[in-house]
Amino acid sequence: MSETAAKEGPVKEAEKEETAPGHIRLRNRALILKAAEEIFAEQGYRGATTAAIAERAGLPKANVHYYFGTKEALYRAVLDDILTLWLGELDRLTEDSDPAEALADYIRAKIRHSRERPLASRVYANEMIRGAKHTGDFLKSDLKSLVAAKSKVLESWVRQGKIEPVDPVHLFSVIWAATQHYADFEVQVSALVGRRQLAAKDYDTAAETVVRMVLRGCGLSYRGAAE
Amino acid sequence: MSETAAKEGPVKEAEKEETAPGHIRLRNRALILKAAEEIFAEQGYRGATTAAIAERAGLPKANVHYYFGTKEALYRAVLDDILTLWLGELDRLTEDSDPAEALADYIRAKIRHSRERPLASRVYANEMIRGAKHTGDFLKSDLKSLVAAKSKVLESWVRQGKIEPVDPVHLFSVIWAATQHYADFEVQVSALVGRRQLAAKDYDTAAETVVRMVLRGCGLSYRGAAE
DNA sequence: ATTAATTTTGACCAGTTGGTCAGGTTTTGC
DNA sequence: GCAAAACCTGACCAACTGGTCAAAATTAAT
Repeated sequence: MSETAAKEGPVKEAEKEETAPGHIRLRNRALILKAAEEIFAEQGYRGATTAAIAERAGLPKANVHYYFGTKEALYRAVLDDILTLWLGELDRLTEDSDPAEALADYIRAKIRHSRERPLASRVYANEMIRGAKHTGDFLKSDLKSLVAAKSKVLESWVRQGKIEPVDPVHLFSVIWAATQHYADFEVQVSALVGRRQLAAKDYDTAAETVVRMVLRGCGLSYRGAAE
Repeated sequence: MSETAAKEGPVKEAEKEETAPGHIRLRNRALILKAAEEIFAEQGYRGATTAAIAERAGLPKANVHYYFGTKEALYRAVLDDILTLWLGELDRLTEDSDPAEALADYIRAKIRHSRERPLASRVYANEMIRGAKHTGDFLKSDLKSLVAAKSKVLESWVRQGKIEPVDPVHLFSVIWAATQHYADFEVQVSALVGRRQLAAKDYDTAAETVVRMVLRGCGLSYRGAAE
């Protein structure tokens, strides 16, 4: 009786996850992707070795090649993960949202992101610095059309008199640069604040500094000061 | 007669440069450093090979090792060059200068820098992303004390009522992030503006966008708008 | 239970890498 | 002009790299 009842109990889900066909593939791919993100972020594309990734994942090197074929394919998979994660962040920047609130929320989300997934940011930064050899198409299609769509939102805000005219591409550039800086240059910022690692309040101050500059840069007020 | 006269003529300087003892050392070191900056920027530390650097410099590989010993020593020499170049930029940020003018000048200088020496910026960015393994001491000593000194300037501006209170480290972070972005992420920005390379006016718009945000972020006016 | 499919892995390989070195050439100092 | 110092470089090497493979072990399907 208890056995048959257990079949429908809350254990079922976990059981399913661990015994469903293909669960090994899923688990190992995830292990390898996580290890690869770490090693690629720490060492760059060329500096990352498949042996190091395998060791970090706790698997033999041949296993890495079994799942991803080549180092380049694995790198692309890591980038794909990152880009998928990043593309959803701009959703709340819509025509009828309040500019100050929407921009501030976006900036704070990006800073939170730099804090929680700095490695992803570093892999992406490395890819850009080296000329976006693996993501050139993404930049020219997906990202460009997304920015074009969001530029329309900004232009509509300008038309409605909600914000001052501002070049959208450069506005996004400043926001991305300033927020991702806290992931990519974390070692520099923490040296300057005199800590080994950035603390929660550092990220908060960072977010508020960027929000303040961006909002005022768009002609919006921030904390009622000086306007 | 003409020979003796030539000794004192305007040719002398150039002659001196090309025949003075040690001129070969100087020329070849410069050739190698230039090539190394290019290759390190394009490929990262591990991706750069001494063979590629030698080929770019037009010298045999063994010659590179003759002048710099190891790849790491060469990398440090490249970083030293960059840091020396960068440290002088903050000179004009003094207590009695006009905040708006001084900050705007500094930002415009940094943008010009991103345009004229993007490779240096990329090598440095790469070094930070990978954890500043070769520049940790620089960050904790030279850079930190320079920022501390300039923080005092900002604080004095605040005391004089010239600017609003602002966290100096985060102010510099935003300025550096936003300006260096145009060197490090040039491939992304140019994809978004729809050009293969950034044009002069792109850098101008970038500079003005950053100046506008930073000045207003400090409670200063910019172009008389919205204040 | 048996077969088929998937997964695991040590051993191996060809190409590349940073670095060395001996013997040569050129430049410098006198 | 000549010895010493500086410079040059082809040939070489041990270590490492991404990738392969075949045989074994495990898991899935019937």
